[in-house]
Amino acid sequence: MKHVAPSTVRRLSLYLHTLEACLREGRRTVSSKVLGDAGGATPAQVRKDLSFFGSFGRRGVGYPAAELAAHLRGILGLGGGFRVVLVGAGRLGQALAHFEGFGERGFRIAAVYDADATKVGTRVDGLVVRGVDRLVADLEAQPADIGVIGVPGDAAQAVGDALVRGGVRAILSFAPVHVAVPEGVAVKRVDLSQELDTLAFALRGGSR
Amino acid sequence: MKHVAPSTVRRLSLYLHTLEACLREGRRTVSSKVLGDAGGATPAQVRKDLSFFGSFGRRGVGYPAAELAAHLRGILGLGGGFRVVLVGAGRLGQALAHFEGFGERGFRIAAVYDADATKVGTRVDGLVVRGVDRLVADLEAQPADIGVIGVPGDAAQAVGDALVRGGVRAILSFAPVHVAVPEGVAVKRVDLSQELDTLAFALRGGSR
DNA sequence: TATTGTGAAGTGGTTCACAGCT
DNA sequence: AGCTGTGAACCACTTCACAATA
Repeated sequence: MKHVAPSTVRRLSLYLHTLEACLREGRRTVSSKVLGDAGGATPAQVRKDLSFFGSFGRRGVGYPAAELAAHLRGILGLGGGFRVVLVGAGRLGQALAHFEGFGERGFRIAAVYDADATKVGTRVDGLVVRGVDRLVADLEAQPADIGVIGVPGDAAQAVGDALVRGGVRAILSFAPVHVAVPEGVAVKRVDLSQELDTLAFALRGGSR
Repeated sequence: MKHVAPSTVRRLSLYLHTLEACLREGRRTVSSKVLGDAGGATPAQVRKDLSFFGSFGRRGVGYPAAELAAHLRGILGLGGGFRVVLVGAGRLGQALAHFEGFGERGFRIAAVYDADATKVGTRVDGLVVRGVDRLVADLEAQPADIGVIGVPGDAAQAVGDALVRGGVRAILSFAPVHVAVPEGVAVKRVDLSQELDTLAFALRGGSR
């Protein structure tokens, strides 16, 4: 497979959700225009993105919704039943533990960790919180695919290192710092600080 | 001012945080290399980004940390003392209410709203939760700059409409749907679903 | 020597426009 | 007629390379 642009992958995710919404409404076929409007993409962009992976539509008609959704799930690699470990059982961690998006994708939160001894042993969404010191050993005994970092910035790199040592290949980090990882490990950073800064800039009337 | 690329704005935010970290370490001057390494940008990129707004560095030396930080805060429009209203007092809303990033930028959470009658009247981070039905009237009485949407997807557009009617000019949405707004209103969407999809794709070995 | 500031070149993603099906 | 698939044109962001300066 050739190089897929990160922006294309993000849009595929959007298309998939739009398709699911269309299916719920009983729609059988969807055009590139409908698919694009729901997420701020042009029809041409939709067609280009999809054509990268094959020809899924029928000229003059549109895309078969259920079929395309299945294709997209396959392309994105959903349904892999990935195991997730969540580090950080604070307010953010608790909100994440209850996020339904994991289950919707067949991701399973396998364990929750925290450094705070007063949190260890408590339950978060049915899971007993374990001490971070056990993280690497646990992962070596039973590997996970995805690690979620929900700890303060000053602890984030150490947690990232532990996840990598434990063999995790994808990390979702909410810490407002850069987490360095070796080649082959993917890191997605969700940084509220940065979002607020860009909003402030938008309020100044700087850009779009 | 000319067109500023969105990616540039995001990086300015990174540079600012790196500068603040350097200042805490007692550093007086910072090079484009140091500034870039902390956030995954090249030195050339840092210089290009900054040169867009002026000449802040000294050749052979680097950038004066405190001075550049002040410039960046000005460029981003921080310190404007923006008023923020938070809609959604669930787990996500509570986590957001306690997020220190608002205060660090001089943003002030002015009020918290929820549709759930059992939540109305309870306190979140010292603020009494109010009913969403009051949102527009409250905003008309006392305007806010930023609205945060922390409600389920099916309620997001209605909340967005209310925020816009109330005169809010920037919205940070955590709902997994596209929120349509009129020209002149900025929306930043933080979509966990999308991030998870891109991580799944990364695990397949699809892209970087 | 170290490092900035910046025009110019390069790269990659987006938009266009139209041929090709249904 | 309607809508997809796609090469080509376009545009924007990134990287390069080097003159300028402390």
